[in-house]
Amino acid sequence: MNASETRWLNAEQQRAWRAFIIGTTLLTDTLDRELRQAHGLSLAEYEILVRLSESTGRTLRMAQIAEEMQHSRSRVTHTVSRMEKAGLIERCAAAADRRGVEARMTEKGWDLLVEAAHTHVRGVREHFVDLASDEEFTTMGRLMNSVADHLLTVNPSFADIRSDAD
Amino acid sequence: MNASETRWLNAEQQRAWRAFIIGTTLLTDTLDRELRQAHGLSLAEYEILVRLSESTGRTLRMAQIAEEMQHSRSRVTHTVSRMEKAGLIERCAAAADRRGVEARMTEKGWDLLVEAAHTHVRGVREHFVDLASDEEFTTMGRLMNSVADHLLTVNPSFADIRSDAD
DNA sequence: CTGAGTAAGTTGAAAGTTCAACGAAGCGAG
DNA sequence: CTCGCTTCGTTGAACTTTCAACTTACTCAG
Repeated sequence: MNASETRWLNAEQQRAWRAFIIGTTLLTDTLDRELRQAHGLSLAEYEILVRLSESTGRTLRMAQIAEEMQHSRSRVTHTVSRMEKAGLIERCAAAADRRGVEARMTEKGWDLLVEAAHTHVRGVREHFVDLASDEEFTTMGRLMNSVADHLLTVNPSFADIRSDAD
Repeated sequence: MNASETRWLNAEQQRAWRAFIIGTTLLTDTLDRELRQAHGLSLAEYEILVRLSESTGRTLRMAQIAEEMQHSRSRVTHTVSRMEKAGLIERCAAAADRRGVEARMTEKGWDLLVEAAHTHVRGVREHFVDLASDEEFTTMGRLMNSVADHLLTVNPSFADIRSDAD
């Protein structure tokens, strides 16, 4: 709480930090809009489909979706409900745990993902990947990875699965 | 629309891209939460105060706020309304343009910003800046800057002020 | 076995954001 | 001047996210 100890950012760091905020805002808004316009799918919904598509049986527990996306469980409930209504996902009781619910991607969801993936990847390339050298992009990836790691470690409420817990 | 032309991301690029999304989500959520808990201020509100504090007369036109933050005008209207209700900002008619509205930071807003800045900067350092070398952080800043530049140039609807328009 | 504690998921209301429509004012060619 | 077009900012409804409360079921020490 001692105000005098705060280490302010220098001018260059400030510029970089603001570039990060604005760039991130612009990038996610753009990718979201492109996906909505072309396929009526939000970025969050798209990413849920991606995760389901990579899972055995194209099925995931609600809690796993929440954790992988770092969304609240409540948010996942609402989003999955909308996607279920749209026929992209089906809910069914989990085999092992009677409290559990599994979300399974439908054929319609799969077909939509197959189309939407083109739009998404092209956007990510055009608006992000192709603007950097491989090395720059890797550096950025490493940095954001350590940010994620740090925040999952530091914050008690995040992380459910920490492989490297002390 | 030709599906076969899509250049997919390789494994490393995919990892970097996902690290970016998760890291960004975690980072902004954390900074937002820290600010809310300590000062009852959202990250967006904080950034509006920062911009006002840097303007002559601690005043900005609504449209300028929207543009600098890349928020919709509607969003700025709503956010400023809430902040006005909280006594952090005052609205007054713009001098030059009778359509215009100027948002001015109140003394209370200033005082809150002075406190909140410590929390914010400490968070940005601890969760981001200090996790990277100066060089890495600069690289990230440059990359995100070119992303912002690209999107402002490419997208007709963004950019209002483009100094380097062709 | 049983009761305390915890985890999974849902719910509905509050808070925040987006969207489309609007009124008011400035701009500019004819 | 004046008609049409654009810009400024607001509005209210629709939509999304958050938040706190809640139900159900699993866990496990005693």
